[in-house]
Parts: sequence; C-alpha cells; structure tokens
Amino acid sequence: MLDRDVGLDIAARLFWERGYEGTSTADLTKAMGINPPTLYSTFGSKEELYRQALDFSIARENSRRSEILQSNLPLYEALSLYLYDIADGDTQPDKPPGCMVSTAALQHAEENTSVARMTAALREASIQTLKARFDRAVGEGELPTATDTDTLARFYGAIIQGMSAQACDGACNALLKRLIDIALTAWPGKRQTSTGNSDKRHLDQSF
Amino acid sequence: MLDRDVGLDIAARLFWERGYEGTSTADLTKAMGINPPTLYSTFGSKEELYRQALDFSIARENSRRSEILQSNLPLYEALSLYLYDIADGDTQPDKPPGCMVSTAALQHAEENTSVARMTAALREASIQTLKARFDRAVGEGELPTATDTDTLARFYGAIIQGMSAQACDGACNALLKRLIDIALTAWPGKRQTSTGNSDKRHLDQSF
DNA sequence: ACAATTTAATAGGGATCCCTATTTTAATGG
DNA sequence: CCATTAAAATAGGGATCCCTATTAAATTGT
Repeated sequence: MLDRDVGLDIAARLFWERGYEGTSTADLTKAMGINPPTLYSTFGSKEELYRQALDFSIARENSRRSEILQSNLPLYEALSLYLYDIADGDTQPDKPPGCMVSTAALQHAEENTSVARMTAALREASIQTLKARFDRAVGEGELPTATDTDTLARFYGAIIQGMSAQACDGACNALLKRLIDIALTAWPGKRQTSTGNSDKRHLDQSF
Repeated sequence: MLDRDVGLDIAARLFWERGYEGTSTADLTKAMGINPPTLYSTFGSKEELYRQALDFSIARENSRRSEILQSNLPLYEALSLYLYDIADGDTQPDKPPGCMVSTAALQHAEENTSVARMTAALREASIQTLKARFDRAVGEGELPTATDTDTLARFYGAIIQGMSAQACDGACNALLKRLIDIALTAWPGKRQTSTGNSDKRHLDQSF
C-alpha cells in the first residue's frame, strides 16, 4: 500500500511543474509507482488529488511564513523576510521553479473552472493574510491611518506572482531578491536611494 | 474560404482565455466555423497557429505601446501611461481577462516545452524593451548613472505579470491602476506619500 | 493447510486528443 | 455542357484522456 503523504508529495511536485492540465493520471500513477485503481481509491479523483496536494504543500510552508509575518519584528523587516522566503521557494534547485499556487490555472479549459476557482481562492487568501497584517500595523500605529492596506497587499501579491512567473522563465534567486528590494522601496514612508540596488546584501541580513 | 486574420483573431481569443493546453483543435475549428483540414492547410498545426495568433495579437498592441514608451514625455510619465495601457488591456469587458502572453504556459506538460519557450521569449523581449528605454534615459541623464536598469525593468515586468494574474482572478481596472500607482512610487528618486493612494485620479491625468 | 478477505494488477470503455486520407461538393476552363 | 481543377466536408487512425469492472495475487483467520 502507498503512504498517503509520500503520494501527495510526488503528486504536488508533478502538478507544480506541469500544472493541472499538463499532468495526466498516467504521469501520476507512474511517478507514485501505483496502478490507477489505487489512485482513485486513495484520493478519489484527479481533481481531488490536486486539491489535497495543494493543501499538503501549502501546509508545509504556511507555518514558517506565518511565523515570519506575525513576528514582532518591525513590519517592514518582517515583510522583507517573508518575500525573501518566497523568493527562496521559487528557486529551490531540486524543485520546480516558481510557486505551485501563484502561477496555477490562470488560463484553463472551461471544464476546469472549478480547479481555477480553487487556485484563485488560495491566491486571494494569501493576499488577505497580508492585508490583515497591514491592518494590524495600522491599528498599532506602525502604518499611517490612511494607508490603503488592500491595494498595498495586492501590490505585494503582484510582486509574488511576478516573481513566480519570472522564476518559471529561469530567473535566479539573487535577481528575485534585487526585485524585492525595489518593491520594498514602495513601502509607505520609505525613501529609496536613486543609486541602483546592486550593493545590497541578502544572505546575512541582521535584525 | 476563411479569412486568415479573422481566423487568427478567433484563435487568439480562445488561446487567450484557455491557454494552449486548454484549447483543443476542435474548439478552434468550431469557433472559426471551419473543418479540421482547413485549419491545417491554412495554419500548419496547432502550435504554428498559436505562434501566429500570438504574433497577430502582439502586433496590434505593440505600435501603440511602443509609441507611448518611446515618446519624448518624461520617462516616469511615459511609463505610467504604458502601465495604464496594459491595465486597460487586462480588463477589457469584451475580452478575456489578463494578458495573453504574461500568464501563458508557465506550467506545462513536457511535450509543450517549445510552446513555453516561445511565450517565455516574448515576456523576456518585453522586459528588454523596458530595459532599453531605461538605458536610454540613463544615457540622457534622465536616470542616475548607477541605476540597475535590468532589475528595474524586471520589477515592472513583475508588476505587469502580477496584474495579469490578478485580472484573471477578477481584479477590476481601477484596482490595477491603484496598484500601478504604488509601483510607481518605487521609481528612482520618487518620494511617495505615506497617506494611501486612494485620492489619485486615473481618467484625466494631465501632463 | 485451506477458506475468506483484502489488496494489487490487468484490461479495457467511452470520450477526446491532434492530424490526415479520402470522398464529396463547388468553382473554373474550353 | 462537359472536363478539369480547387475547395470543403466526412470519416477515421492512432494515441491518450480519466476512470472502473474484472481478474490475479497476497494476506489473514481458523
């Protein structure tokens, strides 16, 4: 019998690289080393397996990223670490590039609308997490009262999605972090230098 | 006989909405009102049709956007208009949401690697266009000499890709433009207000 | 060790994938 | 008006899609 978590890990990796439509049940059963009936008795259907693989993958990253974001570091620095962690996730050498969720099912066949709604809801949830953290900062006086936290969250959401896309196109970790450094100059109240960002250090940032 | 441009327009719309893998040749022939042999004699193959539909669509937008970007407006203002035009393209009411290229083939089956390379090259080309414009500005003293134009171009490229993703998820035009306004505060030398951006006007910006 | 039950493997059904050989229809030329 | 060429429609080939009914193997209980 197949270990459930091992199967989900294998499935997640395939879906991550090839997307929902680009991954066949034959790919999945072959990679897991099982026969088709086992896939269906264990996971229900291809769509249900995708849902479980997404949950499984997200659960692994969420605890660490939530800790970063909800820590009592200054929000600007917490956000920096949060984005850097995502950049690291986008460029793991032994994993597919990009984010499994950010770039999933944006274009899709009509018959896969429910799958697309699922990934869209996950993206929206991660934006709402950012917004909630920004709202807390407004309440605590760390951000100006007039801050448009919704748009600010969607702005960094766009950065996250753009990083994933560029990682899929081959961008390296250092590039994504330089990109983050620019995005961070848009932080309310920050005043960016007008002299390139190539002198910033990413590996041993100290707080 | 089928008019070639009409066919490409119909094909582009389908590929735009459903992606390469999510669009079948049956969808295409049905939408064009032709039989399969006509598709293959006119366009060669599904992949070749996709390539031609991309070229066809890009050609339509490129002239206008190139004019905006290469105009002799201050670069900051030209870039604003350029991004606004893309936001408009992402949210046309009678067209699929998002950008046909930005969100295309990021995840794909192994057999469609050549298609993914094609769309990645198009995305890279549009980033290089931005970078070239930024380099020109450096040469003309409009941007500081030390500006990291490559990363700056990829930053706005990420914004463009993020906008497309969020448009696919239902974002409206006004939201994308508020998002652009935040991205523009990252422009070298700019100093953003710390008071939300909700008071900005988008429809009658004067230069 | 034999029977009962559970697990795995095979085989395949019905639909759709991309593409094309063949036939039918239409248009053109003498 | 008939012969020739060109266009469109049908029909289908070989592969793959997601999923499952059935058969074979392994495990369990007595």
